[in-house]
Amino acid sequence: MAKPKISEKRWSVDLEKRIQEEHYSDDSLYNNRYGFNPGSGKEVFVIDTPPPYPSGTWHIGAVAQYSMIDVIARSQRLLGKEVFFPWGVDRNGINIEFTVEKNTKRKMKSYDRAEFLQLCKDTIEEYTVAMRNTARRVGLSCDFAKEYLTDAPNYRSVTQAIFVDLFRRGEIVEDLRPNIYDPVEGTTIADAEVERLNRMTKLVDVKWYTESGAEVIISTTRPELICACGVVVVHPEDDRYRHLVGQKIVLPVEVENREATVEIRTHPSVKSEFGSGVLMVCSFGDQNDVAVFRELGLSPFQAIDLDGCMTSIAGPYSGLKVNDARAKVIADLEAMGAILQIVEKEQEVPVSERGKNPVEIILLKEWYVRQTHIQGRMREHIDDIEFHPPRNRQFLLDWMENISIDWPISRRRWYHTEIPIWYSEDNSRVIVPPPGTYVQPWKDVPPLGSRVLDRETRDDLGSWEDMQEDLGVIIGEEKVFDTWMDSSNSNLFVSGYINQMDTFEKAFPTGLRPQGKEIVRTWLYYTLLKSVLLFDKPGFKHVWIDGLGMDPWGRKMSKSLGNGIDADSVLECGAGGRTGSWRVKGPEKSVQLKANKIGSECFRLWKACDAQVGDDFHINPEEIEAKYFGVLTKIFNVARFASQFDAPNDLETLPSDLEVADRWVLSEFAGVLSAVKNAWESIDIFTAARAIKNFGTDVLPSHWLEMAKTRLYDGDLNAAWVIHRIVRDLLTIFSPICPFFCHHLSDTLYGTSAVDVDEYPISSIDDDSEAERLRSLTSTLCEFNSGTWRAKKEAGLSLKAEISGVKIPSEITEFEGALKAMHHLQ
RNA sequence: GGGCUCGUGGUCUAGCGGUUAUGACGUCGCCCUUACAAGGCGAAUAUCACCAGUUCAAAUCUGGUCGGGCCCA
Repeated sequence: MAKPKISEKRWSVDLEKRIQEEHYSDDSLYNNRYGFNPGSGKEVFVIDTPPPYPSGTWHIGAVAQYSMIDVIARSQRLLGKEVFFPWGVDRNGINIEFTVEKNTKRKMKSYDRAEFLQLCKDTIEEYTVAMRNTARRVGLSCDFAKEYLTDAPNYRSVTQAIFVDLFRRGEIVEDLRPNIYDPVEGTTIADAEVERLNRMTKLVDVKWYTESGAEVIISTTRPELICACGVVVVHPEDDRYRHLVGQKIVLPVEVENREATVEIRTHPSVKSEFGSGVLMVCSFGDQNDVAVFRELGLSPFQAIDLDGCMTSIAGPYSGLKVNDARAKVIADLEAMGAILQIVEKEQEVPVSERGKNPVEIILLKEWYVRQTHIQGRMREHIDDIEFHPPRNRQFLLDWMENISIDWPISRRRWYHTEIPIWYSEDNSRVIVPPPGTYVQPWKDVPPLGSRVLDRETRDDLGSWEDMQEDLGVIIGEEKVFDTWMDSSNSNLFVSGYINQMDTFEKAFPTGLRPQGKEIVRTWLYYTLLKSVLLFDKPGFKHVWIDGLGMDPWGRKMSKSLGNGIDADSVLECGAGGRTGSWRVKGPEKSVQLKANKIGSECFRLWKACDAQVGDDFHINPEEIEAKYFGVLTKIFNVARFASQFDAPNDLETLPSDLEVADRWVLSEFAGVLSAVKNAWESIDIFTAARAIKNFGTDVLPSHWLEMAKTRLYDGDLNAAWVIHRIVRDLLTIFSPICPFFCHHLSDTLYGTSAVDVDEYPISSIDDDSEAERLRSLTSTLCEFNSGTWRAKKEAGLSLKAEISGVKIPSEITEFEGALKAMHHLQ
């Protein structure tokens, strides 16, 4: 073999790391390659990447997903688009507050607010750095120079401007409504943040007496809420209690500032077979209570305050924490002989997703985004969005079916975007900041340019500077936004809304929203809601919804199952000769998984080839290596083989006197080029990856290369032209999946990098009926080759031995010369 | 408890009314063959989760069951 231009014997993780380091070290080169330049004149394609939340570890499934978003970004660049692939980090929210509380063993509300915010910021910064490193290690081509942080003023000011805009339009309202409230964390939460846990609770059968003295047993798990009881109900068909309906019944505990009796009424929601079949309805024990109160037109009692303590109506129990009050009520009732029995029972308790604290429903004045009136219009716009895969549109539509109340967006937390509003002394007017400014009303006065609005009508009454005198002592809002209020304008932010309106004109609706299916109901839904409320447009052209990364047996990875696999360990597997080893708990026993070399290129290739978008995928490092590292080696070897023959200077002009074998392989490749182009255009990574893999590891090396080998060794310039033209273009179309691999080979061989190509390669031959005819011979050719190899093996001949009596099928007699040379046919 | 979704050899995957059910990896056997044992040839491995139904014909359509997953209550 002549000396190949590619000196490395094989592809390795160390080589990969070296190329990556070069790639990321030169900022200006990097920026030229991947920076977003909206003035380039190319079609703008903005990707609304999911800003990851830095929490210490980045889930390997999410990293795999993110690498596929990178494949999309790179493939769109290759198609000639001006791609903005932003790098954002989501840093708002309760998670980091919890982390700080845990680290310092102090509750948030015991801190000075400003001091606590600084602690959060410092803590999250450490995690953010680790995340950036993983992002580079997996080869992301984000515009890191334009990194955005959702807790930075430029991001938060967009959220605030949108709030003011929607408030002026009447799409954001404030209202006193029953709210799901986490008394431990001291904040309102949304439906979406509630989950159910099974816990043991005491089901208490309490004796109540009607005014006429009849005993009625009522079962309850919440005896402390008897003070908030508004009505006692039975099922309308329940004959046992028919005679009691309409009577008054006495509350079995002492109360204050309210009547001590309630009426017995009927309601169809009562389950007669549960307990005694009599239900006390409190404001508000659960969602059903809320519904009953509304339906029966009762006015609610506030039994629990913002600190999770009983209010004054609880009489002797006022001031006690809910749990303490419950224990005391039970003890007192027992002492009075008012308890028939107590049963320990497993019950589903609604808890907050983050804090796992039992939630309460209490009346609070909160901010809401109106959403029920706009569902129909949203559906129309959603029809215009292309979903990948199409079936995942259903996740969104199903969620929308369930929407019945407005979206509560205010929270009583700190490390979030502040609600940008101040109230006049008489509460009739509000002050809002001008768009583009970030404000913190809990500590600042309104900035210059703020406007004064009527709180009810939202009429603009004048400027804050002019009206200051009339407003009295103003009060800044202390509440903050739900984090989804921030996240749901990520597409507007990255598309340039407010900050670069000229770019925004070209970039909205945003080109692509890639995300996991688990946050369809939140991130995707709320984003689309805002697009419709603000612009009456669909938010995106494409939505790409991927499945989740599972353990090797298809189960969710979790700390408690002990089946997690760390992303960095897979990406670093093989570096410096170190192998990877993972101890993973399987369904029956622990399993030791081992791999020698993986790295980012192999990892990306695996995800691209192995998992259809939208399906959950199993992550097993052993398989990733076994199935895909060989593919890299094969293509590497093809390129290395080609590199021993000089590349012609002109790879554009097709030589006129090509042999039929050359025209055949160019025809095959023309088919690959167009199939892959179609796939990249329709954001179909899987099809593109498979087509490239099949051609690059099978058709090209095993069949054409063997036919052309003799000619290549003999210095045939046509064959050299064909192999180099194909290798160059193959590396180009493969570069979105394995960018560093393709960069290295193309740069070494041709002095230009595959990752810099911004024009999709065109076929060197006309893809016409002649090409189609040649392609139709492919399977006959491949079968003939396999058959000949088999015949030699069966005859005990070496492959280079001469063989006679092999008959070339009549369809491919035009390949006779090439086949004779390849197989040494006589 | 409800909704949605997925269920094809050990693993991944094609197919989407008529195929001897595709391909890849892995496994096993044989072969060092001048880019490549990271290769070549061959073999075994699938009642297409299960049960009913529609049809001349079902992996494919319908209903149900079970299992994984997501979401909700």
